[in-house]
Amino acid sequence: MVEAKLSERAEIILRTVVQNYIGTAEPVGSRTIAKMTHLGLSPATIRNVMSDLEDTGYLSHPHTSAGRMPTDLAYRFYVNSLGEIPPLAREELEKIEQSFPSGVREIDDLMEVTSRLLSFLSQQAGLVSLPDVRSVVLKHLEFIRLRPYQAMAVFVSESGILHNRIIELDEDFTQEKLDQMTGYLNAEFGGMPLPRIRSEIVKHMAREKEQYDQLLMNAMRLSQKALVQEENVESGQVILGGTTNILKQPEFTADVDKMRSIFSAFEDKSRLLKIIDRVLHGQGVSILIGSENEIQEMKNCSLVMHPYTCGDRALGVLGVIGPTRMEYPRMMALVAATAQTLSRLLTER
Amino acid sequence: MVEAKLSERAEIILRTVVQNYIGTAEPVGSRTIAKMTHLGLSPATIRNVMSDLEDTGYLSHPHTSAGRMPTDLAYRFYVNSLGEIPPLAREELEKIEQSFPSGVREIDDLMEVTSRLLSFLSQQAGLVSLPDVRSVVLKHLEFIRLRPYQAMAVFVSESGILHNRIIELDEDFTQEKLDQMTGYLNAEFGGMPLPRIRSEIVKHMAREKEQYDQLLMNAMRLSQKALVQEENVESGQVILGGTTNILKQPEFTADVDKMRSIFSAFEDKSRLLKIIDRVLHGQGVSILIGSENEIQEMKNCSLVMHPYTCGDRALGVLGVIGPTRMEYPRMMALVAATAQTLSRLLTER
DNA sequence: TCCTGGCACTCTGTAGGGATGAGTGCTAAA
DNA sequence: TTTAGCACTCATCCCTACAGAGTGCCAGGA
Repeated sequence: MVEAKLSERAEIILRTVVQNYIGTAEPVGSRTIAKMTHLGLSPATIRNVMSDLEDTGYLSHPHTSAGRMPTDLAYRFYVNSLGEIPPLAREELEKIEQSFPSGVREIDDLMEVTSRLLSFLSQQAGLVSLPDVRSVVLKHLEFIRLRPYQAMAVFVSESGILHNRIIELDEDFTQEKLDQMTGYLNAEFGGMPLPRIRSEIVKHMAREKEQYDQLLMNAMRLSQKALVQEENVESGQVILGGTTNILKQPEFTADVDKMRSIFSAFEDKSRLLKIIDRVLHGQGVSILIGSENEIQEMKNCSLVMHPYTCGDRALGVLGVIGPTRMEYPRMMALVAATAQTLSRLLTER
Repeated sequence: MVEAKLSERAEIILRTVVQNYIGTAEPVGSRTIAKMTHLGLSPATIRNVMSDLEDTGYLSHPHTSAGRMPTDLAYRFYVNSLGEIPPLAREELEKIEQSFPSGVREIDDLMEVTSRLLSFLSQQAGLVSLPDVRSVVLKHLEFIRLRPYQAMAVFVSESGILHNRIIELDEDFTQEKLDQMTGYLNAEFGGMPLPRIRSEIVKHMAREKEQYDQLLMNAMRLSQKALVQEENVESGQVILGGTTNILKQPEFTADVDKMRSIFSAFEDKSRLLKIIDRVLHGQGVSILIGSENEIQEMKNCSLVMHPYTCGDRALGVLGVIGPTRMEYPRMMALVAATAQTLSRLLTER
């Protein structure tokens, strides 16, 4: 696997092999390449070049007399050598715009819509990670008494996302009492990011303990329940949509075992989350091709991902998962456009 | 296909074939049956009986020299002839008890948990239909102002289920104003089922129009937005969990086409809902075997379903979907136990 | 009349062999 | 350096042969 600079001719041929394989899912022969490239070369010459490409690790050979197929390295070369990505068709852009509901929405719904949108347009599996609660900035908090010793905490984040959580009360507060507390809490914590609030609460509680202001103490306890995240609960939050699209891919219908292993990888969200986390603070589209992701069961898959933001804060990641043999330019455009639209939506409001 | 009363011997043999096939997924031969039943009959005799059973439509023959496999009719006979269903193992019952969160919960979460529970314990696809909003009885309603011209309506139903919906306001009400309205609305409509509220609203609005009480008029408009269902939105509400369990069934891994057709059936929730609707007001476990359900793509599947209730009101249906070759007694016990636990939970609070 | 042993028959699944076709690898000549 | 040509390699398809599983049927026995 000698790492060598490819000649221009080799690059053209490699690109052609990749494009062809992406289209057909069949190994590509030298004759096909000779016909498709306009280099005016005979199949025999192409064969020599392809043989070199195989030596350098860009192509592989299922068996002697089959055509060549791209390796992960070849896809990587192909993706890196892509120049301008052609934009999506107008209808698709419109579809993206229209899919998002306007106004404040619950985060689950929004992410659900996004993953459905991605899987629909890509015809592959769509992937969305929920915003890390640590990155949420509190805008407004409210408690509603549901029944004795139980209330719902509703809070809206700066990005206009609605979160709600049901909390058990130590004491049976009236709605009035709850309103008093929210008044105080909003004044105190509005505009702060959640992790900061967390530490502020600790500080306040220590102080209040001395002064012993019962109301404030209670307010602190409540807000802790409402806003402070138990690490394990919302940390595994990835939404996958359209996983059945995987069933349509010829490479997987032919090989049920591959398919099953992919689905089993889908079931372990925490591993997916690890991959996503690394993309979160990246710029633009991130692509993981084949075994570039460390999930063994997904070594036949590529991920195309893009962070989405509120202002400058990266909230989460969205993307698609499909076979390594996917239409990268299209997927990149799609994922980027969706991330942009979602980010704009979250930023504007 | 002569419909005839089966002899006791034929029944025993038929049951044995069904049980065997459920266990192995392989056609069952006469020798196997001879060994398994303690009738003291030779394979040849068994063969004669099996041949009769084939004539009467209970067994089928993939080809001359294969064993017999049960038809849908045979499964139906088997299910009907089941006597006492053995209860679930203690750990499984405990698992069911523990899976449900206590206290008020959002309906989506509750149903999600239920479908996951069902699919986990059955190792098949779990199915839960959301309560028809028409059957919900209002206990408490609240509005929270989120930002200008936008509020969240939160209402708790008698079964302790939390619903919330974001509504756009025609006028920019203050929170105070909203509270006034909720006070009135709760007094007026608390304890009524939603369809009744719907018609009451219409009545009130007509009356208010004459008296022209602005506050009440506004309250009516708001509650209409909050409580009255747009037919199409929440009507397709079925949650499927663990559909990938289908991948594990040998009959489907062997036949990718069957598998794909089942998954495509899963994608069209409205057809599932039709089936479910018919079960909603039934008593106890309902079973649809193979083509007893009208979804062509699911003719290799059986559904075991059970309505769940709040008091006497049937709210929705839960169940499992698996291959016709499923362990009916176990699934029946599982589905019944889950429905009971959920119903109790919804009734008690 | 019912049961059973025996045997022929049928069908599947697997293995082997030959033909076909796609595609490569190599070589010698341009 | 390129290319034409040819030998070679596999995969695939089709056919045949064969073993194994299981039935269908018949004739004899209880």
